[in-house]
Amino acid sequence: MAASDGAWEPGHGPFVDPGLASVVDMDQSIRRRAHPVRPMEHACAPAAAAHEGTFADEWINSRRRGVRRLSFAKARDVVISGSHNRCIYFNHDGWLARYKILHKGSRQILDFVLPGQVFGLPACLFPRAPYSIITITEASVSAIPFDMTDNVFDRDPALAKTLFWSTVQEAAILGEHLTGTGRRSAYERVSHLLLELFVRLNTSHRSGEMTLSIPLTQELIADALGLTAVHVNRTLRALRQDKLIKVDGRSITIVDFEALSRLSDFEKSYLGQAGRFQPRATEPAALGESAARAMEPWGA
Amino acid sequence: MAASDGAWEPGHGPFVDPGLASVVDMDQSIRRRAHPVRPMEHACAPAAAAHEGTFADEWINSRRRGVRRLSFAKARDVVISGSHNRCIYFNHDGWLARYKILHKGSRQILDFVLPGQVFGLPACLFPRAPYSIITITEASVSAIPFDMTDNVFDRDPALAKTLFWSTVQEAAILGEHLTGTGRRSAYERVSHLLLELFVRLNTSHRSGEMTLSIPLTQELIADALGLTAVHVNRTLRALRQDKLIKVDGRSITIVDFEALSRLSDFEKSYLGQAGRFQPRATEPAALGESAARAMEPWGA
DNA sequence: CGATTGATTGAAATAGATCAAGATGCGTGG
DNA sequence: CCACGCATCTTGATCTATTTCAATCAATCG
Repeated sequence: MAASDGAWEPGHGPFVDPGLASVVDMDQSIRRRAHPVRPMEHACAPAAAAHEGTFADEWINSRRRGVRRLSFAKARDVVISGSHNRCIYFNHDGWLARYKILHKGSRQILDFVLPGQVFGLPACLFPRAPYSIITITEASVSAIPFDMTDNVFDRDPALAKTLFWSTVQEAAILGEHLTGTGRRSAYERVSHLLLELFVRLNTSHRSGEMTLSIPLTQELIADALGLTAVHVNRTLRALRQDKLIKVDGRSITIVDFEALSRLSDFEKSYLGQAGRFQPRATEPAALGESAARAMEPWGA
Repeated sequence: MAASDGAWEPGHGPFVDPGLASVVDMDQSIRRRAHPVRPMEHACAPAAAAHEGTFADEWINSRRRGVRRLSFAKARDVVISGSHNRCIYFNHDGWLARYKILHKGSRQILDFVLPGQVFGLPACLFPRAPYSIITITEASVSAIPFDMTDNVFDRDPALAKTLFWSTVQEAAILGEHLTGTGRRSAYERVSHLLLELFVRLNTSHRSGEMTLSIPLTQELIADALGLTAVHVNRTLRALRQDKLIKVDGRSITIVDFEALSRLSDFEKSYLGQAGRFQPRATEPAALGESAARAMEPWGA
């Protein structure tokens, strides 16, 4: 499948929503370590992602409604804080981060966008996107035209429900991250993040196999937790020495899930599986089982 | 208008959603300074609140759909973390706080619920509410029965849009608070909070009248900002000495809005006014102007 | 009036930041 | 294939913003 099958021809530099009228807020696009801007790599869509057969079938892999498939290189801004978009995005296979930059240059990562997640909605709903979204790895995404004035709720209830649900999830996660930065120690924060990622990645729970492979640098972890990369480093060392985790390159093994959960007040229920949204007898397969499943990311 | 016009008779102690089946998580209900539990005060609804004539007309002041009006005393839990609810709430006139408690006993306030806001949705959508909600002042609220399996989206599109919108708003605010606790100094955080509350309260902008009257103790401010009450005190003093604010009891005057905005990276656009949701020619008054307006809290 | 809540200030302790310097590893161009 | 540049990780030595502990004072309330 060729990348960029839409009318829009990507150039280079930060991606700007096609048809975007408002001016990009340059003050907001300061990067601390700006990557050289090279022509966008049109990487082909990788092997089937975990979510195939769910949301993708219904909305993403079709050309209906002007959905376009795009590929982004690493460290590319897909949404820029302060701008306005006319598309929401579905992330097929990459990792992205929602983030803000303050005037001092410090960055706060609000959340990571994992494969199978929708993102970019606020950039459509607000006149100015409240945060930027950057790719952490290469990512292929689908851009879905979205116009709230267009009666999406009536025209496309399945999409509306998905967006609603993903926003509820996002709020829950942000709340948890907020209590982390507000009230947890560095040790607790790092523990909590690892557990969260472990659960969200749904890493096959077979036996004690608690290893996750994550594309995050210590700096990214630090920016997500409101810490310094140096301190994240020391904290990881402490966790290693305390025999709670093992680290091998970019892959981390959770040695003592129980202890980590306890010390960091980790309670996975905030990560979805909201038992109220399951397709039931009372709600026949009007929207197709696959779309319904997409409303419960990270499985039940 | 009599308080509690529904079938449910409130008793005392933390409010529990009628029909609630799941067990209340007692570990989560630890209060640091528990208020004595007295019989609930049925304060009559106070003078017309700011939002009258908007959302209230459509949904709240009617008995349709089993909406019940309830009054809560100060420092009462309306939603308890870990429990499950079957109602969402509309806050008529009080202040509330969404919060979490960690095992060490520290509390993080995620956000304040101001008059005119909806709250309690996640407690309906998730099997276990991700956070508690407590009244800061006396508050009269409307409880709106809510069941997601009930096709709310089709049956009640106006309510669905309102909930969707309020969730989007909440996420934006949480994101801003997260970057506060993560990357802003105490000085910046306090400044930012004051500006946010000022804008959200929509305190009549007439001339330089930038005074807001807020029912928050320094401890509440501290818990919202991830700080200590002691340090909030010192920070307020610094802001006073720097001639940025004036404090007189519980009322605070913003002396230099500009300076405060700059130093704290305050950019009010995250507080809504999403120009995409306005009723337009393309979207006739199908849902009534008043309900449409309720989707844009804090005005345009 | 006594009791409790909230504000205020001081002094000491500390978690985490900042600054600095290597070490390691990797991709790219020569 | 090597050498260079750059990103990332690592560790040490300070430094400091904020916490913690403690005490006092004012205001409110039953």
